[in-house]
Amino acid sequence: MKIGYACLLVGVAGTGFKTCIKKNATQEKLQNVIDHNLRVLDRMIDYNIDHDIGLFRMSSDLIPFGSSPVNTLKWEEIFSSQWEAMGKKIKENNMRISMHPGQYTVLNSPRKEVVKRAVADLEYHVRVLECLDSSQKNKIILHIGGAYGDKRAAMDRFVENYRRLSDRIKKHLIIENDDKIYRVKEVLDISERTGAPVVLDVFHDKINPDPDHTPVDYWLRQCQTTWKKEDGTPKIHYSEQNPLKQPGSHSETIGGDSFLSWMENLRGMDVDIMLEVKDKNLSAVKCLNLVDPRGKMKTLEQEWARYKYLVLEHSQRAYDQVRELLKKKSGYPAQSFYQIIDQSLKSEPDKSSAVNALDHVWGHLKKSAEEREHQRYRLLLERYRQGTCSLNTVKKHLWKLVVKYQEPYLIQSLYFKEVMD
DNA sequence: TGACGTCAAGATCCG
DNA sequence: CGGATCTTGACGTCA
Repeated sequence: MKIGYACLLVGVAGTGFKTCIKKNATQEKLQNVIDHNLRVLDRMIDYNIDHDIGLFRMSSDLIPFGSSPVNTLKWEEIFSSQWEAMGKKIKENNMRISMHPGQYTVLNSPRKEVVKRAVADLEYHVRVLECLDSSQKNKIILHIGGAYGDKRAAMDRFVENYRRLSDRIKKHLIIENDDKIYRVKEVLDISERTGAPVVLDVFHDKINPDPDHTPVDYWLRQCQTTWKKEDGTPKIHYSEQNPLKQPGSHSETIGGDSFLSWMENLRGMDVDIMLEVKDKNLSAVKCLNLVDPRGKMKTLEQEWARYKYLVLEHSQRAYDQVRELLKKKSGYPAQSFYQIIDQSLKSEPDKSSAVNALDHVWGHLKKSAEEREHQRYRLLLERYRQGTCSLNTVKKHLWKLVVKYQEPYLIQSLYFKEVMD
């Protein structure tokens, strides 16, 4: 079983993608952006290796206008050595990669031009996979598309257009149930007619269930049969509802308890799990740690080093509780560990605990800081106290000092995740 | 015509 | 002038 995340890293400095708008998309600009994005991709791969993350979805934004005539660069060739080096890392570390064109890539549209662009977009995605690792286990995930007032006809059109795709694309293409239109049952029907494996999105199935509310473990088994040996371990998508947003919106983080309790549905079945969640890699590491049968206290200590000031900002009590928990040198209390952290992060920080955390962080920096940096900190802190500047403004100032003085403990701290880019 | 979702670029405002 | 904040882009479907 592998657990992975989608597209970007949270809390790791300097890993943001670049893009450009169409009117500025000169070949030179595009080449610079791609060069930057490939460097970022390489850092993501390294992060995955460091954290034993074996499943990874790459952003479609990797190559700007990758499926548009705007971009005529031969980026496979121009960046061949970078592709090759990254591909080597991916294969050597048994990392499974994927891509997921968004809601605007519609293969079953009645409009010819839309279908044509969808095929071009699939072509782009397969080119990226082929640059890195063309194993059939690496997948491109696609939704079925619209219904257009006649779902049967729309499904037929999907099947028909699927059959016209190149073998290069078919080798990687898998299909997914969505939250509004196509339910698992219908996607399985299309799978039977096309041979495309089905990735079960368990959250979409909750939001957009079968009329007779068939239990999820039935669909798990049905979807599993659509995967051939060459396709690798069956994949599922797992996410949770954001309680503050519209039904269907993904949560900030994966709840440790809900995840573990959902995992009981698998009852030993081997699947790879892609998490769709705002905090990306952070939830992937969390879920991996929660299910690790050989988990070590040392891992939690490393996690704590990154979370501690963020937790302190929200709650001194939670901070003390985790410290207490980590004092015990035996056992592996991962579930309690994340319970305390996640609970504390749910509430908005109050001003006094936020100031307390700022002062703790400042403690790492004040020896290196110059006099005017001291002054600036005192000024911003006072403004924040009086409500005339935001917490993030103060944190941004501290983050600049962290980078300037390369403070090793703080540079990896999630305390700065909102202000580091 | 706006909502949906996604993220940064681009534009504009502010001190 | 630099930093903070608001708006736009790029895509297709559906109410």
